[in-house]
Amino acid sequence: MATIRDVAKLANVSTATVSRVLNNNGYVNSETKKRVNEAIEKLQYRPNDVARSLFKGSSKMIALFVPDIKNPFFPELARAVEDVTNQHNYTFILCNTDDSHEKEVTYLNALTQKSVDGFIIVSSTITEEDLHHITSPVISLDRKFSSKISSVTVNNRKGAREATAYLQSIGCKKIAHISGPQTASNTEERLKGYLDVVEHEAWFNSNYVVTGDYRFENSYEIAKQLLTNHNDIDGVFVANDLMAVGVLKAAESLHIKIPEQLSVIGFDGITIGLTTTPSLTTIQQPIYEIGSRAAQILLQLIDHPEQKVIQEELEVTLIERDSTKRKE
Amino acid sequence: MATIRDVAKLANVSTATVSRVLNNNGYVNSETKKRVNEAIEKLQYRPNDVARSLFKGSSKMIALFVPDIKNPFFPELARAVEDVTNQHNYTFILCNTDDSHEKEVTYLNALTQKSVDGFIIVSSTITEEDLHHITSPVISLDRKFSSKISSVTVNNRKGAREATAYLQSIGCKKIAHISGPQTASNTEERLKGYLDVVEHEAWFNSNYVVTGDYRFENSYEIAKQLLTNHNDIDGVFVANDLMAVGVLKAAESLHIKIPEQLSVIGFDGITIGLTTTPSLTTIQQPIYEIGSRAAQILLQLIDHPEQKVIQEELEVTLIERDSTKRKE
DNA sequence: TTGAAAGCGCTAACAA
DNA sequence: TTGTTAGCGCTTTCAA
Repeated sequence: MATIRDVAKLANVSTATVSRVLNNNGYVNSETKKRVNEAIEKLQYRPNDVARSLFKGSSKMIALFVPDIKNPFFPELARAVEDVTNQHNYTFILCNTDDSHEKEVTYLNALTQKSVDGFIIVSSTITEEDLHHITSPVISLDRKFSSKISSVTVNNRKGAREATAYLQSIGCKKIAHISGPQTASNTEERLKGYLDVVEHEAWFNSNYVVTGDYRFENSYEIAKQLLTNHNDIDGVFVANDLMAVGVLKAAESLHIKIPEQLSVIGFDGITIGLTTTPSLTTIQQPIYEIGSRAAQILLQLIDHPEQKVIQEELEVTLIERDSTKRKE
Repeated sequence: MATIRDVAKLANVSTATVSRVLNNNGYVNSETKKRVNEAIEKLQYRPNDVARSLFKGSSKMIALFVPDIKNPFFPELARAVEDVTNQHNYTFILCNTDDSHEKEVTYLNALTQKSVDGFIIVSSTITEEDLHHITSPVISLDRKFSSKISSVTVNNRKGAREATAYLQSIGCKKIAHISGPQTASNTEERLKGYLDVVEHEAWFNSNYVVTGDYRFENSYEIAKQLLTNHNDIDGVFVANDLMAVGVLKAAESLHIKIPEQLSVIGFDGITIGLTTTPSLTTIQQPIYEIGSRAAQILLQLIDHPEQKVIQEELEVTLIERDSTKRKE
């Protein structure tokens, strides 16, 4: 690999001059500039980013922490972040944390040592404390850690309320809820939204709420149990689409007809909801937009560290499909 | 951030000594070592990886190129690569190439400037030529660029043959094929495998083969057309699961019963095949293993650049589910 | 308009 | 067993 010195030598200038034309800053005679560019061309010279990073103390890299990229919610998010990141000549680092606090902290430290310029974090376990010694900007998704950390969120509670109210509006009388794992950030809000709507119904009791883990397999099992124990349930609001698909399959195995006997609504709006039979009614999050807004805000924070906290909340949308049906 | 000099000063030694205890190499008195470690502790010192990289000419980072992480085949692959990568204290960079040669080349160059230590590439457009000036090791997935580049693949042709023969074995008489896009590396092999089995059948003609783009939406459309035009088709081998799901939905919309009237088999073995109704029979690739083997081999190549090309081929497995059924 | 030189933080010869 | 020093490749002050 040619270095800046090779270029300087060939063009008969100092490295400072080469650096100036490279970065387009400072005065440089158009004649010499031409010579330098020719030398660059001839040597196929590409500046060494590591050396630049060392000098600047910044690496032009940003990292995204997600629990597990295999969960189909996250690829779209990751894609959005990478697209924006890329457009601004940053490099994109993906970290799967498995919701493990230890992994998160390890990554945070390892990447700080690499002068990573910023972090986009989907996490339920990270605290303000953990970020205290981190000097680069951080933005959280899905949840506000604190009023001091920037974030992009959706109104989970409102969405959950909408989902539950929708089930009521189409005539469901006994509505159950399969919630996310207690460790997950948004679980609580979605549960609250559900409770907002049904808590004071005469029929309601806590047996209508069961806790899942946001995955398909487990949801299939617990839904079978729930539906077997309570055959009066005619509507389920499920805290995410993946689990909602589990409910669909559970009902199928119990020969419960959807939507005739049971209406199911999910949350997220991931593609899988289009591929099931019946297709899945859901509360759609603007996933790509969440990711790209987060990335944009992060980059802005990197450029203007003096800027204060930015918190944005995006809207969710009810998408009616075939897993719910208005009763006659 | 404290530097090695701060530590040296506090421990009353030279930076060389600090470096020695940091890297556990060279002789250092256990007394001084203790002093140094105390200073490190007290200052919360963490070595600057960028400076290390500059010196070493290696960044302890590896990159994975995939067409699009939103395609559910790739998250599992990415996960595998990250897991292995991580275990060996490397950092994982994810690049979505959209099958664009330009993007690939841009990434290759940008990351080389960052001293990335190796590349794992899923691509149909990269050539040996493109890699000529890349000094770090490269391993390709899905396809062998050339006998000079290491690779981890599966036997696509054999798998396709198995899929098609399986349809025959359960009694299908007219078997169609929905192939991948011509640009994709493995399309051709899967098509060949299909042809190996049916090409010489009396009924066979090229109308039984249509070209998809590996995505769900498009497959849904072309399958509707195919099934409408040829109502004698009683089996379809689809080049990947995502498109196979499209076929399932297309059949549903045409009121064609699966598996009674039509058997469908996919390729890949991604999770979505478990969530459809009916669930999807498929040729399963060992996706995680492909990713982790690739990462392991790459790391080995990084450590031993003198090593020659390593090419591995893994086995695929037929998974019978509900979208195919033995005719009585 | 250009160059000399210091320095980003680290490692590894070489010397002591 | 430890320290001195050069240097990885770049940018930027400062001086000319």
